[in-house]
Amino acid sequence: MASIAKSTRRTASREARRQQLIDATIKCIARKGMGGTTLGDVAGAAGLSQGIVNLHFESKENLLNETLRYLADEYKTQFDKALATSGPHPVDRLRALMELDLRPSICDRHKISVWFAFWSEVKSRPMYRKICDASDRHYDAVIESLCEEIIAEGSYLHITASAVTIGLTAMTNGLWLSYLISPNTFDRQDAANAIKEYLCSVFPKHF
Amino acid sequence: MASIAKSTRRTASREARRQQLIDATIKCIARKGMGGTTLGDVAGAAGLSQGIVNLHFESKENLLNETLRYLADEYKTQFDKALATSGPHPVDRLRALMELDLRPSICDRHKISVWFAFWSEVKSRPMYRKICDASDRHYDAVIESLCEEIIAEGSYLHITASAVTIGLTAMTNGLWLSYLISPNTFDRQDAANAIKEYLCSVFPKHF
DNA sequence: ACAAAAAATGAATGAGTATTCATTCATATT
DNA sequence: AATATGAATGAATACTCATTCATTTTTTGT
Repeated sequence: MASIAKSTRRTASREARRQQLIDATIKCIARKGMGGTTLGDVAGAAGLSQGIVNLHFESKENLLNETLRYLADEYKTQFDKALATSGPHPVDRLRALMELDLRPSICDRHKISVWFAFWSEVKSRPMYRKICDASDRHYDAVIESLCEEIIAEGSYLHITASAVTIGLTAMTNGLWLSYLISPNTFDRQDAANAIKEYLCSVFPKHF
Repeated sequence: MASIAKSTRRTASREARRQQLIDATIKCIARKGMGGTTLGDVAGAAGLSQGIVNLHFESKENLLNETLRYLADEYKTQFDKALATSGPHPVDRLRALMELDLRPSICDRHKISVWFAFWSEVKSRPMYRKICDASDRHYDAVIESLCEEIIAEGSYLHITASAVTIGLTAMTNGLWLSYLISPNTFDRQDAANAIKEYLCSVFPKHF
């Protein structure tokens, strides 16, 4: 994208244009909502002409699918990187994943509003679920196995890895929602603290 | 559908129609998404004619606002009732509120998808936030004050009422989301258990 | 029973939108 | 320089949808 902006080229490679249009789509959905976003808006936001989206994506439906796929890939990349750069202990890894979800580059109101726009239509557009499904299962499996290790190491009773996984995942998604709905009262530090107190209470020997 | 009082037929009739159309709107948004819902769909789902929505609501925007207001009122009624019928102790009251959010009549996938449809557009339609704002603040205040009482009674350390409130609220909303996105893997009992283990860990002397 | 008022209808309107495509234009190749 | 390639344009098309309103149906008051 940056390379396009710099260049004086009036034509770009197919992949570069597709990415430029996906970026524009995200911007438009964040600004005007999913229903309010027209292909004209997207083309305009990309600084290109009316018919450009159909040229590169064939249909609006396809553009939206590819946009969600992009968001999902982007998150997956960050998820893998967070794990790769964290310490080796399950506690480090879990902490890194929790930190990830509140990092400004991920927990950004524009992007969150786009995620929720897609999620809100999951019921009427099953393709959206298909696009996220595999990676969502993966995230759950990773978190659950980290919790299992921590539970074993701490010999925790009254706690199950699956319940903590469900709870933690729900909590981070719910914190995103509260940021989306109440940006003025939401505070990143408070959110981090809510997660920390949860982990402290559930795994007192570790957090 | 609803019985109409004879003496005030005109206004009562108007109210009944408006409610019928709001019900139809909820059905349509759940089935086709917010963007895919047309006034023709709504009228059809209500078994009425094309122009009926504009007759009773003047505009689509107005219909959507009123639909959200109805959902918010409905939830508030249930919230107040849950508190009113619960035991007097803060633990009973908190338990009742958590149970409320997973009760099938509230935690219903159709209704949840409508909530998320509105939430996803909060950023582009500030009116949606305005409609929910006051009651949301109220729920938070109630939960926080219950947590404060429990914390005081149990002399809990390392725990703050505000963090638990943020965490609990986020968790219940996040559980709704997981039901919306993954209805097949979501299990109401597992969700209840995630909340229970959270409360057990945070308030071990009480739950 | 009758006239006036209210409610409801559904065809017509017009604004808006996704999609198409003939044409223009930038760049690479010869 | 001449030509070929395919990216990009933007006007035209076909269609959808919110909104309006003349007309019909139902209800109300006398």
